[in-house]
Amino acid sequence: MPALSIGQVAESSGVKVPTIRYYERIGLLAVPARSASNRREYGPDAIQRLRFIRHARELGFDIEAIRTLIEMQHHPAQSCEQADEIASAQLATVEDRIQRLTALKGELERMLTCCRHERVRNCRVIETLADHDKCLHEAH
Amino acid sequence: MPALSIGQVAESSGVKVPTIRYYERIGLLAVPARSASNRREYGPDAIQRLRFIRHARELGFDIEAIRTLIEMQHHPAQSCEQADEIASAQLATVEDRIQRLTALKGELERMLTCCRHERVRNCRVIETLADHDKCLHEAH
DNA sequence: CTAAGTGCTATAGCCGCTATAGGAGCAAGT
DNA sequence: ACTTGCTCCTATAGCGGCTATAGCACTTAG
Repeated sequence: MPALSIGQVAESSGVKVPTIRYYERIGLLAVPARSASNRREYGPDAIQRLRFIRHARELGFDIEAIRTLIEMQHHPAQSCEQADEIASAQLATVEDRIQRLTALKGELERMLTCCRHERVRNCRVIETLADHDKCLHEAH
Repeated sequence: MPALSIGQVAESSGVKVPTIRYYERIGLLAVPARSASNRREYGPDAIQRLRFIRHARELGFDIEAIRTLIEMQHHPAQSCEQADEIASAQLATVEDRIQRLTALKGELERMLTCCRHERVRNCRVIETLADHDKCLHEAH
């Protein structure tokens, strides 16, 4: 079974080459073996690991959370309570962001629909930005 | 009318002191006069300007967009088309983010409800992260 | 044998702040 | 007058999570 180059691993995992090196530097990815000419040589498990990381990143988990999740993967017999906690916290964060963004969306829409598209002088967009009291939602 | 200190301006605008200095450095806020002892002295308009910036930041506009919006405020007779464009672009960005986050929310919820809260070995959270194919939504 | 491609390291930059260090000045209490 | 504590000043570094650049070594295809 031939060793995989960083380029091949990048290709199959969907993680870019410099990002892989970055993950190695911050200790998220195991330091691989090196060839005679000092190139990184990966086994196929590196691809799995990177896919795991990529998927977690796509779901918005930060590096520290991913570090913990990977650590847990190494202890399959342990309770997965902590994984649940991490995922729940992430869910709460996502829900909070959605709520905030939805409020912003409303305000942006109102700004835009109220604007009569004339002059800056009486542009509703500019007015609303200048005067927070013009917002209906006091959320922010 | 006495000049306002950076602390007073920060207080009334809701923008922190170091942030005000930062905005000055990047040319977003006009350079104020200085007292004999080299302290910044603001007029009341600085508070309005900072409130504008703060509100725009809260709505997710980036610094460059705000720079343009402020520039427009200085030309009240111009058409406000550009302000509309900036706000529309921001609305599109926000809508896109909401959509993505909603997809993530769904996946996180599925991860959590499928987990039987036992061992890491068969933890649905970990499994899902490891294998993207377990996602129903292929959005990401 | 050459040229393109891939790999390597080290370092700087991105955004929008925030924190830290090290100093000067001002206001109020003793 | 003195001290204490607050605000102010500058300059610089750090945050997260990469991404870009420079300058070199090596490999592979034609």
